[in-house]
Amino acid sequence: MNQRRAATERKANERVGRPGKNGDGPERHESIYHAISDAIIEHRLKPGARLREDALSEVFGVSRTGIRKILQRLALEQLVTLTPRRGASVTRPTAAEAKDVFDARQMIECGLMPEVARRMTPEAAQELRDMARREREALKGGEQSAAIKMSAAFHGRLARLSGNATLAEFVERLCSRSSLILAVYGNAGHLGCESHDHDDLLSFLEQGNGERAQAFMGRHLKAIEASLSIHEEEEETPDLYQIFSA
Amino acid sequence: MNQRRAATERKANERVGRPGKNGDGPERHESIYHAISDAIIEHRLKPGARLREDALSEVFGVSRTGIRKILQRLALEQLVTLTPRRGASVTRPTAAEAKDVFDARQMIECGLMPEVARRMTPEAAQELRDMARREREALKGGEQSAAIKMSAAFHGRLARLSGNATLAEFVERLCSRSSLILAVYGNAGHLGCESHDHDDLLSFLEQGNGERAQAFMGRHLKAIEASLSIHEEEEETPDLYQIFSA
DNA sequence: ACAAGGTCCATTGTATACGTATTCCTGTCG
DNA sequence: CGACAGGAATACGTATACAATGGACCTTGT
Repeated sequence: MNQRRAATERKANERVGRPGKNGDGPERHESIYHAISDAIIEHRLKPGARLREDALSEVFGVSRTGIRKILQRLALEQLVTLTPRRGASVTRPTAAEAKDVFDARQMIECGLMPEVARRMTPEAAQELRDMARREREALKGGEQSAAIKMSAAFHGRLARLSGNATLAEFVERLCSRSSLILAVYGNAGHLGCESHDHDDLLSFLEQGNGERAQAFMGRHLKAIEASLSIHEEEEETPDLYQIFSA
Repeated sequence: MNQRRAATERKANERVGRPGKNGDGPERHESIYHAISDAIIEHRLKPGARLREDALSEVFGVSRTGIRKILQRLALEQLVTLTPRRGASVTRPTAAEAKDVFDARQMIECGLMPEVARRMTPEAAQELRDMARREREALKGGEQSAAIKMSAAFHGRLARLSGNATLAEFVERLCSRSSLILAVYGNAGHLGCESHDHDDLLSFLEQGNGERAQAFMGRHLKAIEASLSIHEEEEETPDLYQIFSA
């Protein structure tokens, strides 16, 4: 209950987002969308967190109409769950969904590797190396949020290189959902991708070795999935236990 | 211009959809969504057709607010295109998009076959046989609309059998987009799936022969793609030519 | 003291109204 | 006779207001 009280009292006139920068144009919605989705992907908004329309409209300085549009978009990407008369909340993926997502990534990302290896260019490789480096640095600096986002961006960028926009878009959505899954089932210790996995993968791709890249991506994803502790949480009173143990 | 005039004058008080049946509840939106998406998939609404919010709100008897929500949902599924200040229109897939969609289907639907063969049950097989039969009957009866919808439903149902809801949903969306692609690039003569392909595929799956099913699905999709006449249409005045030739 | 019921409030769902941009038509000028 | 410009109408984008439903808190009875 303290959470709700705190959220209510913080009715602040301080609007986030770039106050004077973004014109009131339609780009505003884009920026708000990214602000919310980034917050979810970076675990600043945890699964189960409620997203009240009034609060969001006050925070971002736009009317509920615009917020609703953004919320529906996020819902179709399955980052938030829209319960009929209860409002929006950050999606809490089930164990079955987690398995589905990783199976899908296994099939698609691995299947994409040969084509990516074929289309890899020095410029793209350089960009990916930069992303991998920034991810490592974030991880080393203890910034889990940034590391998770960079990892998802890396996988998404890689998929885009295949030239298939449809599949790339799907991979990006799967990566976003993976971030949510990590938030729920991930162990705090070692999260997500191993430090040098992405660099190793890049080496194979730069060599044009699609086969090895495909196999390596398969192991990479399996490793991530194996690092999760998938246990279906009980439905009845798990919150009470958590509260008392905390 | 005749089209526009006709559409304008038909301002009719006759509301479509079930007038007294569907309660004004939230189910109404579901039925409207399906009415529009079915119309698109069945080619009753052709690519490029404009979907004015006012007209739709009058036709279905709900306010523009609800229509906008539905339109945005259709836009995220890429069945309609939302141009910033121009409104909504049925998406006209480009040649590149068509290739992407069929490449994606190739990868995913083929990859799903082994698991589908493993999970195939007599009941599911029976249901799929019924769907294939109804598709054949529709095709024989000259009802292209129904045949196209049934074909998409068949592929979607098949994907659902894999047990992976995420991939199944994606396949369903790809099938919807395929219907659009057929509308633009398909030859009127022989459209979509060959008559007995689906039955043959079912036989392999009932035998639990995932390998052959996978190979057959690959050929099946390749055959559909090959039957298309992919030619990038000119941008300037193709509509005029079509109007004058018609 | 605990449980059950009722009442009140908070939050979402929907509609309507207003503002703005774009497009089509018409009139005039070259 | 054609082309450009201006105006009017049309259609989208946004905000605000109202209605309905579900939850939470309080009260009361056992």
